[in-house]
Amino acid sequence: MTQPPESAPKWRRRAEARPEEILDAALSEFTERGFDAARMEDIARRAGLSKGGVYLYFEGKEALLKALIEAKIAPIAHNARMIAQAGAQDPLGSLRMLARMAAHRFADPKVFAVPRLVIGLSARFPEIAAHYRTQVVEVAKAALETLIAAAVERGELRPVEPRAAVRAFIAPFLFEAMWTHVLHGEGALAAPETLVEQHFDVLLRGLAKERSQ
Amino acid sequence: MTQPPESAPKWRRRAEARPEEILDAALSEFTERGFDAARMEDIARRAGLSKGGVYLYFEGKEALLKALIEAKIAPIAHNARMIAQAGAQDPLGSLRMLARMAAHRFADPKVFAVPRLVIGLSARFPEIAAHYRTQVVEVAKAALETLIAAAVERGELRPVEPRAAVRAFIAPFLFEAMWTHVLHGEGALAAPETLVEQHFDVLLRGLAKERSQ
DNA sequence: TGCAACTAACTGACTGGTCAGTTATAAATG
DNA sequence: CATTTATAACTGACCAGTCAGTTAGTTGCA
Repeated sequence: MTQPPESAPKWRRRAEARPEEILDAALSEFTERGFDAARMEDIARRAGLSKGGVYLYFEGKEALLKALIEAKIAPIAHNARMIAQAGAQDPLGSLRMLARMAAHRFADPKVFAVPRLVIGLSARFPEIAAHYRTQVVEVAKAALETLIAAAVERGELRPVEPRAAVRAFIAPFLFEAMWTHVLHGEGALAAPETLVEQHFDVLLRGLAKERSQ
Repeated sequence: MTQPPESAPKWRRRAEARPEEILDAALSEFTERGFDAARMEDIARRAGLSKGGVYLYFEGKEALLKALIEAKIAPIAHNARMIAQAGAQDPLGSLRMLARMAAHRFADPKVFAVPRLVIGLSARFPEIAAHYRTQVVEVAKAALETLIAAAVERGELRPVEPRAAVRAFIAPFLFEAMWTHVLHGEGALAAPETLVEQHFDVLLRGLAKERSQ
């Protein structure tokens, strides 16, 4: 009977903004529900369009996840690479900066959700795992290996196997993230910065040249 | 036309053996497919009975996972606690032994599959995550903290925050397992034992009293 | 500048299939 | 023959992906 007073359009064409919005919505739903339990309908509604609309921009659910890695996480790794390149003159300082960044990023549930999804899905979708590895992990790993090699070169660290050193460097951040986001462990003993400093303290002593500090 | 020559029974009562067999089958299916994609029908057939039969022993899919933690993983953590209790006289030696055990266990895909499932499902089933935490993580954590505290007490380590030390201790094993099982990283640089020794080398220097070793 | 013709963006009902869990029934067991 | 253990057929709900049709916005033309 009563018509809409002002001709309020049912929807608007927003072709440029859509992909980003859909990815944001997908990340939220995946974070809250996990990949399988997330419904395309909910992702669509959250992004402000209908289910069919999502398929105009993405092939399907799996493609959504792949795009998510590309758009939300890969840039972080690339950023780390930039810092490593710029910091060749002060490798230990750069490592400390990267450590702070890593702690900060991993603390964000939306960021940590992605590796978490990959961990759960790698058996079923090896392609996703491979994508994550090449686009994110290998990039970050290379950046760290560069810095560690530079530190060894300059005599600031004893000659360690870079791979082992990289593992020792990042593992605690992964672990802390698991503890917080997965197990909801009782409040981290210390603020994130303190964690970084504690970790660095142990690590540098372990890797330092004899009696260096 | 032809009847079974020997009256071969269609099935046998095997009430005692069933639960274990079902859990084995469930673990295999969960490992290969993940929790959601694993089908109850497949788990049942793999265990050698029909789908309905599984429901005589377990409430449902989620209960299967919970029982899996109890039966397959919790004993490992309890074993670690025993070792820690027995090794109070030689804390660093016990830690080294536990490190070897941890590396060995995490290398087994069937074992690592469980934390992996928990990681993926903790958002949807907080109860499962809590269960894993109390039955597995807290137990192992307490064991390690005991040993580290003992080592500090005896002056074999400098006075470190036990929590930070525990994190530094286990994190690399978790990381290595991710690298291997999730990302299929190119062959670990070294054999597992070498990994343990490398890790220990860095860690002990980092935690040692000044100029101890 | 007003309107017709057109296109890209979008909707929502529908389909085909899947699968967790239930139940009626039957076989083994003691 | 009563009870336990098991099966197989069934149900009901759910959901990814499709598609015929609709609408917002655009362009060409008078």
